[in-house]
Amino acid sequence: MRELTGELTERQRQIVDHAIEMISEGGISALTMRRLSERLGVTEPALYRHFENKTAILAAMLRVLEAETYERLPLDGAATPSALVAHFDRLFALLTERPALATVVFLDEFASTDPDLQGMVRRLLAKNRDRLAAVFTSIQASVPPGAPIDAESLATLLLGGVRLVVRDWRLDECRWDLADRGRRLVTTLAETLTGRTE
Amino acid sequence: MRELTGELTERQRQIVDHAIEMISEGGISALTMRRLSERLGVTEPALYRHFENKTAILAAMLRVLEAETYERLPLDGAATPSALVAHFDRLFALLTERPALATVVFLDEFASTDPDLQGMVRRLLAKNRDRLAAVFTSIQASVPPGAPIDAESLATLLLGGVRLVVRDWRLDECRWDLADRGRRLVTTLAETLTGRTE
Amino acid sequence: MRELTGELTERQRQIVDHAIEMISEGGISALTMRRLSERLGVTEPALYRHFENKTAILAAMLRVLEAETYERLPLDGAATPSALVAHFDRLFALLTERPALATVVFLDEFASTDPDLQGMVRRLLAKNRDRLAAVFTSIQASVPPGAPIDAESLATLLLGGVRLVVRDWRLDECRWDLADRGRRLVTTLAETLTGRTE
Amino acid sequence: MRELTGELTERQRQIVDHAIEMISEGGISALTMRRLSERLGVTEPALYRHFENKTAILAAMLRVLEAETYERLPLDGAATPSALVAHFDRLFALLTERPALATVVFLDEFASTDPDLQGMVRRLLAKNRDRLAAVFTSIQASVPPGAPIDAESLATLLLGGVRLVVRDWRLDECRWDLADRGRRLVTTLAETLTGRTE
DNA sequence: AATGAATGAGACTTCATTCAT
DNA sequence: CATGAATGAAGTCTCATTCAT
Repeated sequence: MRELTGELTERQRQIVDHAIEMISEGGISALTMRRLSERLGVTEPALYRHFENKTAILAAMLRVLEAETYERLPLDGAATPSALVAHFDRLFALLTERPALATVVFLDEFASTDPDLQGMVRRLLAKNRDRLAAVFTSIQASVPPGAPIDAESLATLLLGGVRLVVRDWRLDECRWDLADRGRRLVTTLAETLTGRTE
Repeated sequence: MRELTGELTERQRQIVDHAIEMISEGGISALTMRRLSERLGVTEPALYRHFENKTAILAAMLRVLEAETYERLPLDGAATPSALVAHFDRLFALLTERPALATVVFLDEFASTDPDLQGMVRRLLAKNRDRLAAVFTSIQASVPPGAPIDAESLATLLLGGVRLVVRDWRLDECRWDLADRGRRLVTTLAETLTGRTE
Repeated sequence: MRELTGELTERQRQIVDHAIEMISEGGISALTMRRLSERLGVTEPALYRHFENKTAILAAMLRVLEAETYERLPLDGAATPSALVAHFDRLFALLTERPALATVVFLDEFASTDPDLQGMVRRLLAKNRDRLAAVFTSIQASVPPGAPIDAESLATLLLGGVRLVVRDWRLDECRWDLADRGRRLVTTLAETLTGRTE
Repeated sequence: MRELTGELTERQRQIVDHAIEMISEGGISALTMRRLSERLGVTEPALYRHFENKTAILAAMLRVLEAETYERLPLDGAATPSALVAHFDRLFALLTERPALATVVFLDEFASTDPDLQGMVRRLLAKNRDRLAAVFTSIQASVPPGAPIDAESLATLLLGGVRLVVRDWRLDECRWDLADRGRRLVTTLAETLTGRTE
């Protein structure tokens, strides 16, 4: 149970991966220790060899999702509208390729169950929004005049919009093109922004 | 059990109200038949005299929430940016006054359990977004020139943003002023829109 | 609740009739006070106006079934093989016409639930078998020589065979001709008997 | 839960044995998961470690009863009246020795609850009757003249008669000699048959 | 590293019945 | 004569977790 150090053993990683998939398929209520163990081809007590309890699995999952998604999708240099669009293009491409990762967009929805996780999730979500807000701030900084627009609100709008689009896409069982619909959303915000600040 | 006609008996209404509150306090998993009955001061079987099963309670709840919220907050005449802002001002005021209604903003989060409810929720959510999209369309129609902006995307951004703000407010136990933060969000979108189309 | 005198009120008779039908459709487990009341278009407590409890309904049912069936099908004069065949022809015709009455053939199967009914059912079944045994005795009496055959066993064989045939017919949802298959059964016994005693 | 392979674990076998006994004592309604678990000295959930659900227990029970009874009582060589009598002698002896097995004679009575079991039971009952009918056919084949008698009807009569006798014996709490009364029944049929075909 | 067996708590639901009105 | 509201007991089943091996 080397999990405490931040690194996961191979087996732990398998467990977390299956957990992500199960949640992505049937929501948080689909993740039970029984079904998880069945999926791994072991019995339930075996899971407790690798994680202290179910909460620990979810916590590890949060870390993995954050790393997977946000390290692969650094937001750092996206200081122009087009860079922003490109960034979300990469996100939608990633989700299309591996839909289970969409869970990362809805982390908050399953935090309510376990109070221990609530803090983790909230911090994570706040971090994401702040990062995005910082991008909006720097976008505006590079554009000369005009009254400054609330960067936090912009970030909230974009993040919220993305969530809704991804949710619909999943409710429709990923049958339509997320990349297309997603890009329309992001450019819509980017354009209104550009129009305003131009 | 006159619930079928669309009208609820007094007792049914009590049950639904308590259910809304319980969900708003602890999420969908906090709503169990046992706890609900305890809250009402009766035993579990008593609930089954008023509703066929738990799903029927949730279904009635959906209808009540929709009626309560959207009949009190008609979106019809909001064909100008300022009318739109005023509309959401009323929403935030309503939620501040009766936080349990915030559940209405997150209906989708608890639909996953029961397939029968999924359809209901999805139709409801789609309806809301379409209504809002129609408003954006007519706002733009009344403003002469400029390339048309995707009304659906605007609706998604706004709805998504509102969800995120309300969620944060609830996670922070309603300690800050929702009306203020919410208005900032809505005006941010309205302004960028105005700037663009001006 | 005049039921004690042996006579049923009109309402009591309605209740009993519906009970018979429900049992005939779904077995004893299909007869619940709730469903029975729904079928009658009243609420459950209303049933308790007419019968003391569920057992009383079943007891009344036993009496009705016995009267209905065995008064309509007197076994008295069936002292010849052909009269016996004719008697069972009438039984099969009756069941074909009103399948719900088939319950009478399986009275014992639901007696196990309520100890109060066990005695009733057993006496009733014994009576039927004894009547039939008497018939066999008189048939043999009218036929001159040969070692006497155990009339009780003959009655048991015939009654048991009839039960099995009727049961199969009902399991097959009354899709085939009970009268035909039933007559084959009865004549088979009658013939072997005739052959023996001839 | 190796039950799928047809073999039962030791614990599964214990569960099934207790289930048989409980049904034999109080009918199908006496078999509840709670009482079954109490009988085994464990809690209810423990049962679900060994069988998927209650139906699975009943299904296993059917298989065990069939194997127990019919493998110990092969009907194959009973092609003469006396062999037939001997066969049923062995059945009655078996039931006397282990009355709980009498349940096997009434399998159909508890199948009504679960549709999944209905098929199993019907097939099983049909098989038994067909086997017995085949015996009657071969008995008659070995006896020269006379119009052929309907073997299926004979099988039905015998099976039905046996059921009735065993039922009475159990209702009388096994107080009288089943072997004696049973043999009288079987020989009665065998004799009439012999008489006829002689 | 994993299993077999079990558990306490609790989920939803149904049953026959009662009581005040 | 009937209803509306409720109840205690019981039903099947699932959950996360533990313990000895």
